[in-house]
Amino acid sequence: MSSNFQWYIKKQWGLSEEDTLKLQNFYEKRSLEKGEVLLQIEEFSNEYYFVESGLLKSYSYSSNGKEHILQFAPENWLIGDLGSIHLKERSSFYVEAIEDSLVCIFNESFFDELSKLCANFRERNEALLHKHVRHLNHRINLLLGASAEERYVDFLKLYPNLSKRVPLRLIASYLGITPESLSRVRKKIAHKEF
Amino acid sequence: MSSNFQWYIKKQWGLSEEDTLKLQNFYEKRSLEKGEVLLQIEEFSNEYYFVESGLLKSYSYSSNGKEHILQFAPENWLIGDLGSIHLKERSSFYVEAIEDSLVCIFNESFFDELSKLCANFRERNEALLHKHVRHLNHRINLLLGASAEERYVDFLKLYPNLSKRVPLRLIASYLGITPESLSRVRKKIAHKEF
DNA sequence: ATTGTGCATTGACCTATGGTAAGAAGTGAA
DNA sequence: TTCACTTCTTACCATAGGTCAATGCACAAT
Repeated sequence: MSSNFQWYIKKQWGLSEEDTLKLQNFYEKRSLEKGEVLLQIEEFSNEYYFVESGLLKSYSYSSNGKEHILQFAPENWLIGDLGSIHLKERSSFYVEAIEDSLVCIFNESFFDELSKLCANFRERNEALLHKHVRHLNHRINLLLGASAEERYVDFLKLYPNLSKRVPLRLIASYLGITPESLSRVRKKIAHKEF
Repeated sequence: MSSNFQWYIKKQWGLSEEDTLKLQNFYEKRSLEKGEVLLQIEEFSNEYYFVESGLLKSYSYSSNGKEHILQFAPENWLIGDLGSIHLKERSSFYVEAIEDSLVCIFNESFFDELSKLCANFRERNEALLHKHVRHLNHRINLLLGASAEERYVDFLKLYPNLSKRVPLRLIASYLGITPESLSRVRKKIAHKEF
């Protein structure tokens, strides 16, 4: 039986069926209940997560105690504080399950093994990082200038289907507005779309 | 005569005096006048810049035509679209001189050479990227929840001295507010600080 | 000196979004 | 079923920040 993760490894890193199977010893699966916290902020951790099924979020709190969501991770997404792994620093955010989920957990030894099996691991890995930086820059641009409505539309593009699965207040927290405002935005948009 | 860049290379990459000199053939210096554009958006470029003296900015425009500043780069800072270099894509922002400046320009061949001279080039390079991602996440957090005043105070920490050199409207564009609002924030802060 | 240009400040007003509170609708447990 | 709980919506008012316009200031060009 083949998992999403195995499919992802093959596709993303161009591994053979055989090599993909070799990696099985370097990660473990874990099922999570809704609300379970995988990664605490300020924690020394070297784990990284692939979402087999379910939905996770990464978030932190600002000085006034409000939760800010950095990222959602539905099926087939990766999530975790890679920076803390490589920089040997404390993690800079939480990771928590929004739904009952199944995740694959792995750490540096997985990457080490992968780099042996994948000839151009470094390049691909670096490219992924650069793409992530691009995405963050895009988000910063939106936060600098776009209205709540524009940001919501952008969210819908980035995470299709998620608008139905995720509680409104979490989307609002991702957009940097209140749930009430988001509710108004949705009302306004309802006339345009569909 | 030793340049800031040579000092930076030695310190950042732990090279010997000799190796540092070898790299001289892999970058060139260029002087810029205020307002000169080093990198156009949507351009295929593989250049990266180190600021010897002066001040640069990277920026793009949002849908409503407003300029958004992604980063300032005073002396001894690096700037450029690394992502576009590695991903072979068009650049996602402009780079322009705010003051008359002197920059060191280099490209992949410089990195190639550096990776030969620096044993743990990959690790250090990756660590730099991760630090950058952390910084971007921090900025996103501020934009999600902090007031204009809080963001301005954060700006002052990140870029000490810059508040005197940079036109107010550019700082405002970095913070995502109008020059008028920033002026009011500064007025308010003036009572507290100093 | 005069004019012009760009920038910072200020004030008056406006708008998007926040804050609060209340109710409606859905969900799950006993 | 009822109760408790959460989510979403709506209404009303408050506020941070935006918009526009006027002023003043510094500096460059003539």
